[in-house]
Amino acid sequence: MILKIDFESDLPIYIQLKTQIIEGIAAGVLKEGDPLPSVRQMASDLGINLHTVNKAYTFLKQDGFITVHRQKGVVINSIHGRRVNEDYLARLHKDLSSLAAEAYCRGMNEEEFKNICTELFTKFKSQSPKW
Amino acid sequence: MILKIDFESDLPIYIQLKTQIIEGIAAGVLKEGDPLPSVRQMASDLGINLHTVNKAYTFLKQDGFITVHRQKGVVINSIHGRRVNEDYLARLHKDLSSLAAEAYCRGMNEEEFKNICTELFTKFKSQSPKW
Amino acid sequence: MILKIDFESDLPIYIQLKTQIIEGIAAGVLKEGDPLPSVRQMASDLGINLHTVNKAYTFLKQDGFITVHRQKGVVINSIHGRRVNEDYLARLHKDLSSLAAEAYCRGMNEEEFKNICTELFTKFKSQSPKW
Amino acid sequence: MILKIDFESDLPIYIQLKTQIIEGIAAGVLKEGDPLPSVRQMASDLGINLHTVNKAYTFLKQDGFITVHRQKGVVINSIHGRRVNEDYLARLHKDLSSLAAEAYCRGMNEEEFKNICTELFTKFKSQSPKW
DNA sequence: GTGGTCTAGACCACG
DNA sequence: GTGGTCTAGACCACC
Repeated sequence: MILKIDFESDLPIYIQLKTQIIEGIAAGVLKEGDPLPSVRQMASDLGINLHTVNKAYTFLKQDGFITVHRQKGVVINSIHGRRVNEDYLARLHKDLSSLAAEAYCRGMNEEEFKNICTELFTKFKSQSPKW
Repeated sequence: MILKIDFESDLPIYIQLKTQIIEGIAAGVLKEGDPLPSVRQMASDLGINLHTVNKAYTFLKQDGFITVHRQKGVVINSIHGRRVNEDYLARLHKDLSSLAAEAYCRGMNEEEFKNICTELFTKFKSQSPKW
Repeated sequence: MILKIDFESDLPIYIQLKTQIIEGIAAGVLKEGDPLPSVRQMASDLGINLHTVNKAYTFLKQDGFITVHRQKGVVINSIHGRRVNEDYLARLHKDLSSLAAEAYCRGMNEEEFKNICTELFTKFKSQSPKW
Repeated sequence: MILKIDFESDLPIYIQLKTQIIEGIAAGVLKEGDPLPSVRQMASDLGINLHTVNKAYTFLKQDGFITVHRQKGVVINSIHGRRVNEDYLARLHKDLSSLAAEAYCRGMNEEEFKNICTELFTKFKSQSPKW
């Protein structure tokens, strides 16, 4: 999987990493059991510091997306490690609410907004169809 | 309109302000032409720094949500000031994509996700129905 | 509150910090709303790096013992932020089980073990009696 | 006795080994004089490194739980090899104190805590009742 | 060679 | 001045 860091972005690098890996999992590019490069490897690949990669991995581990296996290294978790819980739902609602508010304020149609949402979601679904 | 600052949130205060004002507009609590308190007033009301309020207003002005009149003070713009443009669409897609990816990874159903999205959007629509 | 780092210990410094702060809360030395020194301050007080302090604070924040208030700085949480949940209970059982096993293996009496446990617990209770 | 390694645990494998063997002794599954597999054997059984098993055995030997005979191999010691001494008591107090502190901070009742402690201890007692 | 820990020093966003 | 982020370089425990 190819990761791309935008050094100009206002988002911290470790957040970009985390997001892209989650999108990779959603898109089926990364599947259960797939290995991720070691922190050192990925850091040198991307030209960033190993601590930055480590931070991204730590968050992913915490949220159940990956686990650090003492022999296999860093591997993608099965979906069972990362269920929808209350905290997540609250966060999702808050984030979506502000996006919806701005879209509505800018005059976006209900249909348009719904279409964008479902389009993005189904894109992932069609790419990794088997869960 | 009542604004509530969460001083323990990880979001900067000025972002919270900006978001809540946009949500206020979307919910119809703030309508075209409505005045907003002056920077000083709002800062003292909320017990925060002048600069912080100023920063929020600056962003809102940039995005066309408000106008700062020397005499009338700060007022809400009409919708025409803030159309959907390319930059905004790109940003929206990126933000929604990462939210959709995480939702999908956590096993959320397509229906569920769509429902949350439309529910949040229609909530605004029903509250400020006339555009 | 006085913190003491054992640089010879096999426990990481940030764990020692975290543990001592929790014990401070349990002992009533640190109460709800009490401020903790800034990372820089505590780091220089203890002669350690600010990142190490930061790590301890991050864990404490995660577990609901403290929150970072944008104006008041770092403050001790009310008890409501840190309830007993399933994950914690599982961890507690595992830790206690191995301690109990070793105590039993070394020939410790059931009474002795129980007494040590309750004695330590009631020590905290008597020191911060009001919850 | 069946040992189970969790390769994704944050505890080192040799600690897991050591702990499980002690718990095995406490539970009466391993009794005085019982043999333990050789380093090589156990390593290949569990699919782990020789050094790792060796390290676990070394610690167990140090603490008097096992003896390594050149001919009889590794055997479980009698209880007399591993008495409660001052060092151990100090360690136990420290470990239990931090567990008790966190339990108390999370609002756990004195009764609850005592019950968990005694329950875990008596579990071992009932399984290997005769010392 | 791996991740975990610690240090040192730097810049920036925030308030 | 605060915490957040990033870098660089180092040592150690683990396997």
